[in-house]
Amino acid sequence: METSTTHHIVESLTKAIVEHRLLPGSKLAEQKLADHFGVSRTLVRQALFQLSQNRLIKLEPARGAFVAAPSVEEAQQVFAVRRMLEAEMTRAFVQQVTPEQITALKEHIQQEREAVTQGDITGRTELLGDFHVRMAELMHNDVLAQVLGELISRCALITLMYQSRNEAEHSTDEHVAIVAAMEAKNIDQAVQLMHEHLLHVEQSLTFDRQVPTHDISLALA
Amino acid sequence: METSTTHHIVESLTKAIVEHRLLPGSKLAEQKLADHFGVSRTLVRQALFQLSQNRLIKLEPARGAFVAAPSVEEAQQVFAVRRMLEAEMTRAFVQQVTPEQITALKEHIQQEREAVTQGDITGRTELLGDFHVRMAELMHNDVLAQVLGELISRCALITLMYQSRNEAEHSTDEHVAIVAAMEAKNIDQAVQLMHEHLLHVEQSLTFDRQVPTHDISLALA
DNA sequence: GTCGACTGAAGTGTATACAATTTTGCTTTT
DNA sequence: AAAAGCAAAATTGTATACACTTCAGTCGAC
Repeated sequence: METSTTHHIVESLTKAIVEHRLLPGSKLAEQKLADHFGVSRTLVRQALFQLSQNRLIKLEPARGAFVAAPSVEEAQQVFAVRRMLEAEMTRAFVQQVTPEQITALKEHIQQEREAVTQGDITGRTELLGDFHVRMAELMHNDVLAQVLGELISRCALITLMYQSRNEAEHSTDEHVAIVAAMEAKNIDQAVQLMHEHLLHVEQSLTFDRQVPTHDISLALA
Repeated sequence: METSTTHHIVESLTKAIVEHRLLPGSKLAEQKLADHFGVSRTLVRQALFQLSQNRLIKLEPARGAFVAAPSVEEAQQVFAVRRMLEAEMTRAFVQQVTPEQITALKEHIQQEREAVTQGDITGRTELLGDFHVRMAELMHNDVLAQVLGELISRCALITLMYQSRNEAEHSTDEHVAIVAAMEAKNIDQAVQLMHEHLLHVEQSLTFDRQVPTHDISLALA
């Protein structure tokens, strides 16, 4: 089971949603998508179902699929979970940290800086999130990496919506500080910094805008 | 979108897998399932896809669906994540605990005891897991409850496979101790007890059996 | 006797057809 | 003129049909 065509549709729609070419509330009509991708509704429906599991779209019975409009409240809950999880992850990470892992994280941060300075908004949001997933991967805990990845992508929409360039730069700086504390094996400081980091990110997205528009063909062109 | 028929198939198959009427490795042929439930392959495929997202089955391209055989290693990773998450959850819970919440948890434990004494293996496994989800719900953090629920159901298969009645009783006792510590607002003790509790549960499932059989019609009858 | 290629059966992957529901715009009524 | 009702169009939900891949068993070569 499971084709790569469906995967392609999922990727394409995900990108469009995350990059705000498809705005929250937009309707995703099956036939239109099928025409656009040159496939039957069958594959589109599979993709839509998958996207609904990722919380990127919402399926309403007999009414269709709509781009999700995650509430700020939900994002706050996600961040509450992340603080719980990542504080302890950081603790465990420091306890088993190797020089190679530190090097890997520093290289990652370098990538973040490049994306931020180049104004690559989508890229920087992805990389800023990946920093945290990277830690999990370096600990060789795939489940942790996956759970974290889901949490992060779950509010990627909101993060993208509300994160300014200044805030992105600030995040990278905080990543640097966290890695420094980890390198020094200062467990409590590293945990504390991670905790504050996540608080800062959350605090930067507490206001509410909303812009509805709907043009699938244009958005996916 | 989203029908209730599909949901019924998912529930039915989940129950069969979790109760070991369908053993790990068993093939789930689409047409056989479709015949059994009296629907077309379309709905069966939707259900199978959903089950694969829940990690209860594994989809192999062009080969079909098979009941998942989660490795002990994966279960250990899940428990590592749970320890991280639930230690902090317990801390946050105690800090905002109300008498009503304590009462609710005590009532839940009562249910656990009944299931254990009645030898209701499936029921007790579900209830023992729900205790932890219940805490998240009482904190009014739906995201936390859902993430935790996924983690628990993810290794429900393994837990069921390896948990003896003695261990189930022990778990309930530990739940009692945790609630007592929370009621006394002894944060550190509650966190410590939760941490040890999860370690104990994990330690009780470190061996490996495997029994392959395959009879869908019988298993679902 | 074992290994390998071939052939038919079985099963999955995708598209299409049909049924059921919702949406839309017009007509009718007050 | 606004609201309610109705019918046609559009859209989703489900079933079926067909193409393609995998699997099983047989036959033949070595």
